[in-house]
Amino acid sequence: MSESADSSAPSPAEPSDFIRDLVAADVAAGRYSRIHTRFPPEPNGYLHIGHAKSICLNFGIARQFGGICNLRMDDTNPAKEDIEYVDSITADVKWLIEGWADHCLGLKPSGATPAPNTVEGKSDFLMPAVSGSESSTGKLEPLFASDYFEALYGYALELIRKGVAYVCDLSAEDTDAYRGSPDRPGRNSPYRERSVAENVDRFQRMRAGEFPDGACTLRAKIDMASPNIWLRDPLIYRIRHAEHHHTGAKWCLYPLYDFAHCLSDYLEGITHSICTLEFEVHRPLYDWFLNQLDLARPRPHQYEFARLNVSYTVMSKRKLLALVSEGRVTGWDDPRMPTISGLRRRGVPARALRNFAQRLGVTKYNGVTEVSVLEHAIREELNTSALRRLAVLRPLKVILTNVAPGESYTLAATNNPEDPSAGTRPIALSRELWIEHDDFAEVPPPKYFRLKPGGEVRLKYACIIQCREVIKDATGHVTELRCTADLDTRTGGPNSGKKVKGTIHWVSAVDAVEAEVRLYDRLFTEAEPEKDGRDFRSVLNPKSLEVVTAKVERSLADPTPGMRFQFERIGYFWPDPQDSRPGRPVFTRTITLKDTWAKVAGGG
RNA sequence: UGGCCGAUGGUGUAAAGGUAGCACAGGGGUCUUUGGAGCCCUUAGUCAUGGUUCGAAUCCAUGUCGGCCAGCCA
Repeated sequence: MSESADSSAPSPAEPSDFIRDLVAADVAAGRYSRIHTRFPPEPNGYLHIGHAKSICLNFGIARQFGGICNLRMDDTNPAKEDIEYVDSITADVKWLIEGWADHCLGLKPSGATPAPNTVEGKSDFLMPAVSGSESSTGKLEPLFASDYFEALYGYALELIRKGVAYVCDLSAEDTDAYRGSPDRPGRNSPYRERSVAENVDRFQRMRAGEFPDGACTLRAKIDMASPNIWLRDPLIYRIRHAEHHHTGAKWCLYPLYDFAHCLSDYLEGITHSICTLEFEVHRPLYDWFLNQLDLARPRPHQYEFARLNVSYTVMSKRKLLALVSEGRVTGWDDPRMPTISGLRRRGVPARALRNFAQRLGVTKYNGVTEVSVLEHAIREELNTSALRRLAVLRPLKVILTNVAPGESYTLAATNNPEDPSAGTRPIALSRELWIEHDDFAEVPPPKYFRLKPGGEVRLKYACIIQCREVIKDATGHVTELRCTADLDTRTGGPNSGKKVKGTIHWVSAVDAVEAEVRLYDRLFTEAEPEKDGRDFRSVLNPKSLEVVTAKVERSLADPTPGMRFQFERIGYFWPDPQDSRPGRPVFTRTITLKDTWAKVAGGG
């Protein structure tokens, strides 16, 4: 709710890393008129926290150097992509950068495609982006690699005419066989020396739909003996008679990543094309295509950094899809998922994610970041802004025997000790109340500061009570406590300074409202779910979700959507954006409070 | 056994030939009407071996370990 409202808070200093250093050097050398990055997901799944790192890097650089970061759908494979993903990706990116880098978001007018033009006597195509700050009245949409198919087709023809690309009729199996292996050179395709005229003709017929799927491909003529497999005459186009989510039935041949990506970058005027480490071996190919073509404008360059891994979760789209499709979570936005939509649904503020990403650093070392770093960033953000409220998750009834039925005392509860301007709210203390079952121990362990038979404890914002009697049911289960209240120890009372070891939270029974509370925990029981090749399904945390019916204070009966709360001594919560209803609140736990007692007690 | 890339406390990262620092985690303390937060203190590190140098985490060599690459996926 208040995510952009707090943009006045000091933003941390711009981080420094080897990529930013390279960009800064390019700026200092005057190599580009404007820095232009891009975030190019394939719309075949939801974005996850690993993408968040990339988004923060790419938009962070655009922001820092006064440039733009294009949001581009890298949609060259019609078989895997879907409009559902285009929409979710767009929403996730906008949410993550809102109030921080919206002015750097590069989009384009709906339906726009690259315009042919001439630069310094050379024919060229350019797909200019419209940033959030360059406001336009028209409707904007992300950029799509599929909007460049016509331009890409032209570049492919140029390669053919140069004699560095050819149509190959080898089957998929034979293409594999001819490629060789990492330690064994490949062999030239028998179609490698076709004439330019024949290649042009065949490529045009490929486009015209004369060949079935797989009948032939367009390949770059590079070096079948290269130690880098990606330089062994890589495929440029394959035939796919398939409907594309963005171009419909217009095309039956589709470009492959290596060819499409570098040229998409070029068409958009990208200066720094930042991707993850697994593309490092593709960089010579990225450069090869751009260098073969007679390009009019400065060409982009690719840089690689290590993708993010986080402990106690999995990150690949394939595995996340499996969790969803196998029903192990409720959907892509299940609060236990490491997806951006899952984290959002859990109540994690975008700013916490950005701060997390910033602390990660950018290197070429593939490691695993401990989830505690993320958790810390979330608590840090929520601690300053969340309103404190009293809620009892596992209620135990307490009767204050010296308070008469109907008698009531109004007390002032602090809304946020980190922010005095948040003020106080009145809460009522009366004869019957609820406390946390865990806050009473009939046989207390050593150093137990909470309520025990005969013991004293302070009720937060109220007074000290003493346990006089323990009532149990037939099975010996504690069902009720009879206590006396020392009203002189109330805030402002004559004995308010009296010290007791423990302070517990509580809710007055007459004022309590019932609420469903969803207690989410980490999805896996192992820090590295896939360690030693084991199936991540075998280490799913069976207790990753527990639902309880809590007693919450009346002010929580109809929570404002988007509002963050700290249930004192428990954790951070917010009304579930899907399921919470006025008068029937449903709270989702974003994260627990750090609890040093739980650690001492061995988790409890 | 081919190529490319990497290696700094438990984890993630700084140090661009000159005092190995920061964050998270861990430990201790202080404060506290949240066993929260804050504040203070603290444990713990340059993969190995040579070389260059007055001086090496940094440069060079060799080795070790790890990641990536043989999709008509991206």
